[in-house]
Amino acid sequence: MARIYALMQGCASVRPDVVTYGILVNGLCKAGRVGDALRVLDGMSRQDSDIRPDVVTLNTVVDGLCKSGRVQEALAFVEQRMSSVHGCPPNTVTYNCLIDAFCRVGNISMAYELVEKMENEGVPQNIVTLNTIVGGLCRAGRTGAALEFFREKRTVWPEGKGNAVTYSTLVGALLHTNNVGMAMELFHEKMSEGHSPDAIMYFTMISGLTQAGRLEDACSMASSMKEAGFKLDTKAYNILIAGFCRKKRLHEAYELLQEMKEVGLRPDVCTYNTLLSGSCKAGDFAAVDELLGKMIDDGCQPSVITFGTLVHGYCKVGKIDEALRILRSMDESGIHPNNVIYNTLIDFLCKRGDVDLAIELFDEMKEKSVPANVTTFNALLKGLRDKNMPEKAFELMDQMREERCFPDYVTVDVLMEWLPVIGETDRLKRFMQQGEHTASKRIVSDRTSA
DNA sequence: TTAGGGTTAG
Repeated sequence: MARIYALMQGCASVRPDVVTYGILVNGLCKAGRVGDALRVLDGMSRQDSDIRPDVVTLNTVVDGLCKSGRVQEALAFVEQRMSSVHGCPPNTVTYNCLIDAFCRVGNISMAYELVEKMENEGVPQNIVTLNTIVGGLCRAGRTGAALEFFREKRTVWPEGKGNAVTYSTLVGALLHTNNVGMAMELFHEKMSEGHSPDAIMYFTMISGLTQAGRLEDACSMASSMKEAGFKLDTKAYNILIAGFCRKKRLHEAYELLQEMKEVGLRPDVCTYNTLLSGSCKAGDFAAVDELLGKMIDDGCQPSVITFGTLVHGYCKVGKIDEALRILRSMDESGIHPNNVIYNTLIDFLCKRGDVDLAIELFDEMKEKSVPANVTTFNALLKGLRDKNMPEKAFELMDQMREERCFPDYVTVDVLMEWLPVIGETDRLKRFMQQGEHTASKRIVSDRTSA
């Protein structure tokens, strides 16, 4: 970028103008180089500069500051520099950038304050202002407040009627909070006004309805989408396939696999992993083997999740030896097992009472630099409790402290019902009172006061 | 120059 700029400066017939600078500032901001963007702006603002930044250049910098997490600096820039230094008062876009940034850091009240400030200063709100607040409230889990805000502004603001963005944001949030009735109502409300849904709206509906367990509705939405001239993509099929697998409706899941192939879509590693997981959960290991064969024939490389799915599937039906065999086969495939896979094996081994082998795997994790996490320690501590092996447990508790692996409510549960019984209350207290373990101290005091 | 969405293992 700098090279192109230098080239232009050396060429008398190509003079950069404010748009050129705008592109440069935008490029720098989008590349995360807000500091450089601010320096370009300073250069433009010097006495000897013949090109002054306009409101678009300044908004670009405000948004750059906002998107790089420098929200307070952005606010200070708008309040202290835009009008007085650059002679450009903030406009609708300036405020929209700030409102979005405050929503994203969870400061909704500041976002509301800025909306009010726009009203007081006569800066008009537009559809983006509306959608930014609606989106911010939905992200904060305040879907009801988002709906209320929309209902209130749709008659008051000139651009408050809502567009495809408003509706898909609200519908998506409603479906995620399992408010299917209201989501459907909004969807049809928009339709009845003569607006046809766009692809994002359809995907939002398909995904949300599936998540809410409404597979029939999700499928009929997929049909409507196709009738409207849109195509389902691999992700959309994967969503539906996962939905049917969760409901243990494997037959329909496999039918969708067939359908996606017929329309010319190649199942990806995610499709296969989903179906493998579903078949494992259904205990159909013949289907698992067949699917693995198809996956390889298809040129689709198994991922660490594929192995994790198989390891879990075999553990779940008590075939831990087969699960261990899969772990060993990973070496040949060149895919490194991660802590999810080790945790699964350690957990099932402990549950089966095979703590020694679980500890061997735990040691292997260290050798292979696979980080243990609280789930690993919890599984081992449970196993050690069941075998009443406190000395090893104390060793692990020390390791947790050294590795700054904080206990969670499961750790607290296991240790609180074990250590006091064997007369180790002091050790439990010491473990919980480590400086870094503040969070667990809170859990303990909550529990003891209850 | 600012706003919306979706998939797989513990």
